Amino acid sequence: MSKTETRKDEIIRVAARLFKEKGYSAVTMRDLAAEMGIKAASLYNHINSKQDILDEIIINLAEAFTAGMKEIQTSDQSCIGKLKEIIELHVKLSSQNIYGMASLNNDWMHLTEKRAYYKKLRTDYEDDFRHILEEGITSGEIINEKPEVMMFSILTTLRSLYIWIPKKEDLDLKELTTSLHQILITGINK
Amino acid sequence: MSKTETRKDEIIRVAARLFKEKGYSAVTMRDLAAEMGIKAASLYNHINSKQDILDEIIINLAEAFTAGMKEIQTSDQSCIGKLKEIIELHVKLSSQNIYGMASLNNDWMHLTEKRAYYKKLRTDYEDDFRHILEEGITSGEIINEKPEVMMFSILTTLRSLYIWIPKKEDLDLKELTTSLHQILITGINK
DNA sequence: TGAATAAACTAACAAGTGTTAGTTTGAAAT
DNA sequence: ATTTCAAACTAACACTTGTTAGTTTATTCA
Repeated sequence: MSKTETRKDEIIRVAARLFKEKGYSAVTMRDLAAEMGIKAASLYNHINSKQDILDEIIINLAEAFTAGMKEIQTSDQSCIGKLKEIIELHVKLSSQNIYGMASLNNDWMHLTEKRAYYKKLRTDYEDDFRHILEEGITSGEIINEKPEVMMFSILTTLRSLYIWIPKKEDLDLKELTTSLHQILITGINK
Repeated sequence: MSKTETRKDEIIRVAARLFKEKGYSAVTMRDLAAEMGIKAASLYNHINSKQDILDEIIINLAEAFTAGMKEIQTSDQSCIGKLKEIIELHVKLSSQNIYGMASLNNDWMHLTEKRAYYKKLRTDYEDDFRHILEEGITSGEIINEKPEVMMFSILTTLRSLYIWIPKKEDLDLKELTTSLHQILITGINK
């Protein structure tokens, strides 16, 4: 299925790692080239611009989240069940794209032509998320607290997983998912 | 008490706002000067370097969090009570330093001489936080879940408040604190 | 009035920026 | 053996970067 990694893919993968460490603006094409073991000009045999690298990293990931949310929306799960699926989606995509998640969270403002599109994807995602919470309140599954604050709390935790996952060497993702479900939904007090 | 804002303070305040919008590396001294209505070279009558601006923003805030935590540690509250105080601390400092919080979260890696000191403050803060959770587990106040995951979940939410607070125009901070206490500690399910 | 001071200015610098043009290399395919 | 082609190279460009030096301006205080 998935083709072997092209040189372009490799450049984008290495770039994402550097972007996570220093941020998009602080990474120069010469930094990236050095990391690849080549000269800066050689990068342009494979990519069109520095901007294109960022676009590809962010848009690919944002669309993956959108696709995941669309699938969850059409599932026949309860509200709490859907929330659990959202947690699973974030754990999966974050653990598979540790470096890309940093750009998604911190460097989206450096998008240019693609920025409006990215923001629409993000807004739609949040609207879908909020809607699930509102249904849960109506059906009595979850507490009658402001959906906005609940969403903010859960979503910022999930969006920050990329910071935290790589620090835990002995990390079982299934176990992490269970813990997050417990903590984010059931709470921590006895 | 608090002196009237000096020109230096004003520069740092405006810089923090620009750093939040574009990140430290993407803000040039000419950007900052233009925002102040002066020329870039004139900034150097008041500050020593771009680096110094970042240092001041981040270290001041990090030390404020440390001071707050030290006070909470010595309070005679229960574990849950201390957690509530931590939430209050974050709501207070975040709402008072919306722009600075962005640098604290996203631009600390651009510290140079001060980076080690910053990281120590952050590590100590997290150790103190974790210790409170561990005591709560021992005393039976909170569930026996991994303290690391609980701390991560609560702390990333609190650290992201700066993103979210300015978006809500009709925001009562007391009300926000109550909501966060409910959601982060008691959970969202009925 | 004259001195002092804060805060702006112009001009310039050395280094670094993303990117382009044209060329060379080395291996695979004919 | 010759052609093809991906992928590297050198050299250079126009522009931007943080910062310094030296100077001017306007206000405050003796």
